[in-house]
Order: sequence, then structure tokens, then C-alpha cells
Amino acid sequence: MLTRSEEDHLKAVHALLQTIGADGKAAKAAGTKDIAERLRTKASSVTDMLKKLAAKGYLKHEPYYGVKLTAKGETLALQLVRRHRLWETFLVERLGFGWDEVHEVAEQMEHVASDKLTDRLDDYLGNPGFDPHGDPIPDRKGKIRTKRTQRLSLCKGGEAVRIAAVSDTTDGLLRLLDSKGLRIGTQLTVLEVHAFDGSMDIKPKNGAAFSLSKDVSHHLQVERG
Amino acid sequence: MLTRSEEDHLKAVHALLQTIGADGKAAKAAGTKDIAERLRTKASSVTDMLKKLAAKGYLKHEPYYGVKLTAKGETLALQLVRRHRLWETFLVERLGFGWDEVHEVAEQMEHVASDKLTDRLDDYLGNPGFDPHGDPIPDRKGKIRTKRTQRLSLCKGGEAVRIAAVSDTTDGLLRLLDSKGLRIGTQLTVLEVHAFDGSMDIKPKNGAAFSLSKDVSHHLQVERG
DNA sequence: AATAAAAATTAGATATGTCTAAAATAAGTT
DNA sequence: AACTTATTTTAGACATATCTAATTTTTATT
Ligand SMILES: [Mn+2]
Ligand SMILES: [Mn+2]
Ligand SMILES: [Mn+2]
Ligand SMILES: [Mn+2]
Repeated sequence: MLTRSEEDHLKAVHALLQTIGADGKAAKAAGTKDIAERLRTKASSVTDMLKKLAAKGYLKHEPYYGVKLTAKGETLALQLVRRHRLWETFLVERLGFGWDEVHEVAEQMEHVASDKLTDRLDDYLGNPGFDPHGDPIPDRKGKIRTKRTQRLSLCKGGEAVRIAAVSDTTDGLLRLLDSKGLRIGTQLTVLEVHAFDGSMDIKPKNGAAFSLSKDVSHHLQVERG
Repeated sequence: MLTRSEEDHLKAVHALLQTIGADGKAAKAAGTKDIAERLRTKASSVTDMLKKLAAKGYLKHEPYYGVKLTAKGETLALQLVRRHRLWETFLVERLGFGWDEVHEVAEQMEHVASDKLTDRLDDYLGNPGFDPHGDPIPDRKGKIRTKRTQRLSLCKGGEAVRIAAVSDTTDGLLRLLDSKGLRIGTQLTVLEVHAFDGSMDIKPKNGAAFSLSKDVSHHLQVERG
């Protein structure tokens, strides 16, 4: 059994390896500093943890280069993601939480280790494919339903898209979207992108046009349609 | 914020202070050895923890005598009991767990700290007064609905009683009760108590008579009727 | 290529939680 | 009352998780 901290480190590695970098493709290995930032801890602490997780066979550590997950590590990371997103779904769908209020609580609940619990919860919720932020929920075998999405910030004037997913860690962003009436599934058209600051004028299907900063459009994943 | 271990120690103290001893009344203070046994740890480790909890103001420690909870400690202990029993109720009522399968999972879930979560869960479950083992669930103010109960082992031949609560920590007992068709609410009559081994012949209202060892009758709380 | 900056690791410190063994105190028994 | 046993505490050890400061290695820039 891993400790809560070990699990959080493993999950951070997994998340960073998923993330698409500035060059448009996912990183080959996750770096110590990025992991530390994500967990709000220090690089030296992360190094220690990576060595421990490597010794336990969850990841491969190439000093000064980075880490990648082993098959064993990948499996466990997906299980943690599964638990996290199922609990977020439970909190929103059943307990009436706002989508900006669930991440921190799920960050705790994901560490309750019981396969029976996870699978029963999944069934109870009707085996949802996506969590309240639009992120896919791995099934009990770790399989993920993928969507073809891209950042809204990469879209050009005239494109018609639908919001597919939003970063769940920044509750400020979620509240901003609430206030503008934007949510998962909202359809919109990009009117114009301003080169000066990267801001973007958009028009939601049912509503008036307004503009979004690049900070915001960068964190919105959209799909065609 | 307390750690999981600190919370478990506090809860153990609370539970021991509730427990009725051989003399028929609750203890004035909880002893180090009993706490250690309950948490499957060692007396010396418990002493350390008690000193820490005392320093933080959750309990009063009289060396070589024992500990009692402060008002602050009592409040927190009741909150932990509340969370534990609400989650047990959720697991049985909503996820279809057996009453013998929930204790260990709830032992983890009780440490998820979020008042909003606890109170929403309480509402979602319909503000239940008792958990699947018949134990009372403190409300958000810490108030407990009490039943007048006593151990079945103290009953005499001829008494008609109803099962009100069962120790939730021993899953073997719960499975034994399942196999005999005994559950919370089952009405039964005590036919005879055998002085030799303390075993007891009982007859459930809807079923044939059989006998129970003192080990079992000792762990059943019953009420009149 | 040499130098500067960034990232990662190591060394050493502190805090926590647990243990065993030894000493202190309390409770029980002849 | 003296002795024995049980309980509790203390002392000292070890493993974990974190940090700061110093060192090493890699990457970027002149
Ligand atoms: Mn989340
Ligand atoms: Mn977490
Ligand atoms: Mn329980
Ligand atoms: Mn617990």
C-alpha cells in the first residue's frame, strides 16, 4: 500500500505526462520541478519520493532527465484518476456541490482504497464517462473514452465549437465561467482573435457575444461542432 | 487539523469512555493499554499521542491514571463518530454493502474533513438517526438520540426484547448473526440462561428456537419489547 | 567554446509516528 | 506489610516526509 503522498506524486507524474506542451505534443518524461510545483512542495522532496516510487516499481527514474511510469504505475495512476473523478461526479450529481467546490474534497476521497467501493460507486452513478469538468473517467479496467479536443486558444475566427472540458484545479476559472454562462456542452462561435493580447471574441449559441482573455481560452478544451 | 492517527486516538478515547464496564457503569477515564489494544498499537506509542493531544487541548491527561476528553475533544470525537456512521449508512443503504463489510471502509472515509460534505451527506440520506449496526448518529450539533438498551447477556429467562444494536467492529459476529437470521429490530424471547457457560436459549418471533453463546449475547444490545 | 542560468540531486536538519527495553508507579495477593 | 503482577511512562532507536543550502548536471546565451 502506498501512502497518500506517494499516491499524489504518482498522480502528478501521470498528469504531467498527459499534458500537451507548447510544442503540441506530450512530454516523454516528467520533470522534478513541475511535479514539485503541482504538489506545492520542493524539488528535493520530489526527488526523494521519485526514488522511493522507482524502488517500488511504479516508475523509472533517469537522474537529471525525468521519470516515466511503468505499466504498474500507469495502472495505479489510472485507478486514482478514476476514484477522483467518480467522487467529483458524486459530489455534483448527488450532493449538489458546485463544480468549483469538489476538487479539494475529491483530492482526499481518492485515497480511500477499496475496489469494491469504487466499482459500486461507479454503478451507482450509472457508469459515467466524464466528470463534471468534462474529463474522462477510466472504467474498472483503466480504459478511457477519448474525445478529440483542442485548446480554445488555438481556434481561429469563424470556427464553431463546443466546450468539452475545463481544468478542475482552478476554482477561480470555474466561477468565472459560471458567471459568463459557459459550461460543459456550451456551443459557441469564435468571432475574432486579437493578435495583440491573444484575447478572443466569442458568441455562445444562446446569448450575446463577449470576449475572453487568452488565460481563459488556454484552459478550455473544445471539440468541433 | 489533526492527523488520521490523532483522530483515531481521540475516537478510541471517546469510545472507551462510553463503554459500560463489568461494574455496570462507564469509566471515569480511559486507560493507555485499552486504547493501545483498540488501535492495535503499543502502550508507549499511545502515551506519546495522549501527550500531544493533551497539549493541543483535546483531552486532559493525568499520568498513570488516564485521560478524559475536554469539551473541544468531545465535540471533535462526536464529529468523527458522525462521519463514520453516516458513511456506513451510505455504503449499506445506497451502495448495497453488507453490514459486515462497511466498518473498515468507513474507518478511512471518516477522516475526509469537510463540514459541507458531512452535512450534505446527512441530508442526502434523510438525516438517519441510527447506522446499520443500530448505533446512534450524532446530528450536526453533536446531539445523539439515545435508546435505553442493555446487553442481551444480562437478560433473564422469560424476557421479551428487540435487538437494538450490535458491535460493528467484529465482522465475524455480524456474519454469524446473518446466518441465524438475527438483525436490528428482530424481536425475540429469552427461554433459558444456562449457568454453566452463560449460553442462552432464545426464540425469535418468526422462527424456531436456538441457542447463543455468551460471547454473542454479550455483544448484542437489546431494548424492551 | 566559454559562461550564465536553470534544473536536479545530495547532504544535513527537523518533525512525526512508531517500536523495544528499562524504569516508575499502581493494583492485587498472600 | 511485603511481595508480585499489571499498567504506565521514559529513554533511545528507526523509518517517513519534509525542508534549506550546497553541489552537480543540463540547457541556454553570449
Ligand atoms: Mn479534480
Ligand atoms: Mn490526493
Ligand atoms: Mn463502524
Ligand atoms: Mn479511522
